[in-house]
Amino acid sequence: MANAAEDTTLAPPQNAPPQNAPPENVPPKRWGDEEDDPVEEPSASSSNSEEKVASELKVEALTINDDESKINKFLDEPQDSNITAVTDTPYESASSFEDLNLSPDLLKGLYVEMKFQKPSKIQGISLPMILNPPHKDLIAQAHNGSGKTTCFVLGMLSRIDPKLKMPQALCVCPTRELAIQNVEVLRKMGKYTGITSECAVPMDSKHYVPISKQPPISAQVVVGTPGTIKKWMSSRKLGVTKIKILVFDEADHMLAEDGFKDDSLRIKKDIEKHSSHCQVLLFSATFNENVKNFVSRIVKDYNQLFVKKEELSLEAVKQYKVRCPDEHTKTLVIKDRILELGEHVGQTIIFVRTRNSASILHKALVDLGYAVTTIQGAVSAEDRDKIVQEFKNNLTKVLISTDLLARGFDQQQINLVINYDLPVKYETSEPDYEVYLHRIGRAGRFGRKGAVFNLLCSDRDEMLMSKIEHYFGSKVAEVKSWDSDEDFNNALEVAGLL
DNA sequence: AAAAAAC
Repeated sequence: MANAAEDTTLAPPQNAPPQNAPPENVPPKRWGDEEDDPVEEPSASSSNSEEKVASELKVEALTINDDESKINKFLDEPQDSNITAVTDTPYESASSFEDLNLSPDLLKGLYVEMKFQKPSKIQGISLPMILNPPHKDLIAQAHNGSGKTTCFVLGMLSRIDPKLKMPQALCVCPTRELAIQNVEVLRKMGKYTGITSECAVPMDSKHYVPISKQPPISAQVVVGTPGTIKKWMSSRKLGVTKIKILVFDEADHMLAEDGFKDDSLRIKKDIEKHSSHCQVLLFSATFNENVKNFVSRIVKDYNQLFVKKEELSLEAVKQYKVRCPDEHTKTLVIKDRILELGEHVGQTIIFVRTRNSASILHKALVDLGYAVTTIQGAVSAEDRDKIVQEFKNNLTKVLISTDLLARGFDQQQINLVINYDLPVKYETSEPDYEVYLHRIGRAGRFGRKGAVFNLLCSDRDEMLMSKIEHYFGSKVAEVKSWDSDEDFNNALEVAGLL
């Protein structure tokens, strides 16, 4: 498998300045970001067109020479990101995927299917830690949209024994949508490896088959949500004896007291009871002090990558606050200012705090003649899948969501995020800083430009906003008048979207 | 209150 001992240095925080000015709007894909295909034919089911692109690109992609990738080494980092490594094992940061001793089939998937050229910063640092013996556990924090998914997907794919037709890797995610998205990335990246995968989320009613009537899972990788994974494990359909890598995506939430802590620990303990050595990977953009403290106690001998909270905000995403006289005005601002101007910009996601306000806002915008779709946890599985697919295919432009989609949702065409409500922690008056950061991270994937509009209409909102600014040390500019097209136009121009 | 939930 991977290199045993590497006689090299610990990966230092790299502060290499970009050698070129950042490109205007959409940076060319030079390093391993996730799916980057602009949707050309919204109606086409993507598989056919992808086949074509893949074969066209095959020759070029596979002949990228080493020298060229070294020349490009410092280009196009989405920001001068400071990731600090804590480890007592020497690792060398990978500057090309060739450095990682991946199988040819996996490299082909990276270049041909994913169209990656070189690892992003988090990938370069974390992958040697994940892939090389002694396969230590890892707590990895990195910016939103910096390519964390690729880290753990590649980790799972490269540690599978292809001859063993049993579950060997398990990835636990907080939502159905994230599990589906992750398994799609895994299948695309692993297309040439023959590795099999299963998505463990509740079946929609159309495909429902009782678990007792289903055969045991033979897929080598399982990606899913806690409830279904637990169900499969307890009904003995998901064997865990051969699992050697366990991933928690959005790990801070998966292990938070008010998140999925109990489910996650249960899954982890069951695996560790029955499997000899299982590597645990915890990935998220956020780990607050509380949860960092807790997670560092549940992993064993581990490596750690982290980012200071003051350096976590995405520089390419401009944040604004808009003072509105009342709740009703918020709807008008969304309709008359943001959506009118944003129409030519890309896709928009509007976050609301409750399912109920999602429905109310949905109805208000539809009544005003806007085509919007809404997703929240009370929507049926089928409809959720359909709504997400339509949005990912760019058939819908404006999506209203609860915090269901706050984390991980990867859609590169989103460049406007609207906080209809600011996120607040349950049973306290404190802002939910982590959710705020994840929400705004839905824009600005891989260094792309974006704008966030926070709609405020009370002293409480003002207080929440200023606490958020203070916490992240990031300035939130003011849009002077909610009533002024010029002000909004200007805001989008400053954000680089017009 | 949001998230998962074949209970």
